[in-house]
Amino acid sequence: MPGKKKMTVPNTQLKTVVPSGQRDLDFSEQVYEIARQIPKGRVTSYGAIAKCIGTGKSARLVGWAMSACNNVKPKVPAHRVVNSAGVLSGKLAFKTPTYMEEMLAKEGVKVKSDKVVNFKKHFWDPSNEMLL
DNA sequence: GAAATGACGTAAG
DNA sequence: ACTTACGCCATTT
Repeated sequence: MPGKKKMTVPNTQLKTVVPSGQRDLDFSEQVYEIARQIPKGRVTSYGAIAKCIGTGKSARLVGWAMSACNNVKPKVPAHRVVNSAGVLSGKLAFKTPTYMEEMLAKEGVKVKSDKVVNFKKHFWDPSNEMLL
């Protein structure tokens, strides 16, 4: 069968990502799906999402997908995703370097030195608390 | 196609 | 808690 070309998602040249399943968003699609389930005032890690999907070791790819979630609709609460250490590793990717931190604080998550305070308390495990 | 890069994770010192 | 090192994997150069 012709044309089974695997179009990758983070096409920064495109203004509108996710038209209607035009490319196989198999990976990113699931990442965004889970990210949207993160309750307000809670956070999760890239690795947890990767594990929930099944890729497991591809935590980096989750971060890669998040870098492209900017153009995705519905909006993805990417500010609720941090690394396993509770550090806001992606804060520089937002509109302003303080956006992520302010947004979290707004939801009741305190941040100190780019790290989530009481990270374990706010941690939300998708594979554990989410029922599909 | 090899080497470098990155919103990561775990192990070890 | 912090730093260094290594493994993972798609993208970019």
